[in-house]
Amino acid sequence: MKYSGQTRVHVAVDCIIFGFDGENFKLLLIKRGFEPEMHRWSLMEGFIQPDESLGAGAQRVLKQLTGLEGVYLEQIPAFGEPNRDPMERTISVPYFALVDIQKYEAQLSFDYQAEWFLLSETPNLIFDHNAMVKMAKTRLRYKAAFHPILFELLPDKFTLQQLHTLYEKLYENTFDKGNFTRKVLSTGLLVRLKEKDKEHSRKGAFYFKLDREKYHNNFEAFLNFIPSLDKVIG
Amino acid sequence: MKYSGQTRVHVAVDCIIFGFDGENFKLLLIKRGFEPEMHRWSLMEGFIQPDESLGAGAQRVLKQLTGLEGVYLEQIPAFGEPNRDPMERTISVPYFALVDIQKYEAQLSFDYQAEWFLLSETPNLIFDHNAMVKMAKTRLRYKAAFHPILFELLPDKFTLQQLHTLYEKLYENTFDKGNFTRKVLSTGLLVRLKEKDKEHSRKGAFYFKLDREKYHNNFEAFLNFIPSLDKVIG
DNA sequence: TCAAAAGTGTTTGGGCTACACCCATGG
DNA sequence: CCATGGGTGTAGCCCAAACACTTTTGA
Repeated sequence: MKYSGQTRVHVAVDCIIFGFDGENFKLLLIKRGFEPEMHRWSLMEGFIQPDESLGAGAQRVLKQLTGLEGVYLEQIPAFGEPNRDPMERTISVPYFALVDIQKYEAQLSFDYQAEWFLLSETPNLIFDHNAMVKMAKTRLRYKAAFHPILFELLPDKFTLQQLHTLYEKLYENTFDKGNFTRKVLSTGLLVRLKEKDKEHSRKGAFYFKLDREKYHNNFEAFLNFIPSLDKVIG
Repeated sequence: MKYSGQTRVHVAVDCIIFGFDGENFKLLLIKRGFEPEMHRWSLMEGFIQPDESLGAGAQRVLKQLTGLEGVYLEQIPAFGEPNRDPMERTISVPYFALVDIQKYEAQLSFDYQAEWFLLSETPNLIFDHNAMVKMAKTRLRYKAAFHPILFELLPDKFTLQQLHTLYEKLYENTFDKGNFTRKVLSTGLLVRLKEKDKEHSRKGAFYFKLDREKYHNNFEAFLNFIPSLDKVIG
């Protein structure tokens, strides 16, 4: 027996892929390779396969484009307006991804004509992808205000200065350097390395890496790197 | 032209319907009326119709059961394991609903053999509905810690005592009465009525109602009725 | 007049902000 | 020896938690 008479629809996953180049937030987009809207800028997406969960689909699609596995992915609310895809009804479950932009560049796939755009200079996208990007950004801001997920955007070793810039860019705000440093270090999530970055200053700034164990244990914990939340989010 | 060769699947919306009877959290469940798993306890659900958005589907399904419109609904992450529904592949987009239990009782529909269960005594549900309930509860706790959504569960006029109990039950914790009152009133979201509830005390407690305008303007604002968040959520 | 709940006041301490200051080093 | 960014110290303020206290009224 089946659910006879009930309509079936396509289900897709879309990836909103964020990166940080040390200076600015970026978004990885592709040139759509099939109709409708062929050759226009689009999020990387794919249809859910018969024996695949949503999360697995998102991982697959992301890997297809970037070659990366084990990337941070988080589902955001589904988009299901009846005519969002003019070809055929398709419900999309979007995921935002946080990738270390350097790792990606190492294994770039040319198949999709992918390009990193400054988040602030995102081109006009197909369907409702603009709205998806906007929602993903809102969610990222929200989540990152409470949880330490932004480390996913940085290389394995990084300076406090990089982390500081990352937060300032995301929230389009300035945060006191001293207070920021103290808050971050007080979490105990970071381990100071012996090596210093000497490129950006005479004195040199220590590199840090994540204490992976503490990081995973505190993933759901509430941190507070951001002052005056209500002014900064929304 | 169509997306030929791509599989189509059923998409359903599920409603996790929360209520509060003044003393405890409750969950509205139905006896499933069709195969598979007929006659077992289930969330209220329905398949998405051809010209219906996800949100509209959730509203429709909720109205079908309760007769209520304009209820607070919030989408939570979709469930898409390939075999979550043994009959045919179905991806479910769950919504949690906050209803004033009194309004509902006025227009109960007997068609679904619906019953309110204590949240703490939820029976075993079909498919992955147990997981949905769990996720909805987690989300509700999270959201309510920052945003003033719990008023949706109360009648139009209510006492601070009721509100206080509501928060204590949701977080399975006690909160200092004085501090709680001060925090709530300091938001300016409540208007004190002249009438008092004389049933629960000799002195009588003032009824309050929402200042609807301020409420809607502050819906996304960050409040903080809950002390020591990290101990209480998670 | 007493019990019981409503509602108000007051002290205290921790933590956050703002800002000043020292440190290290290459030129 | 100075400019530059890295990093630390600290005073003050605000706010929340804890808890004591007053108010009201039915029995």
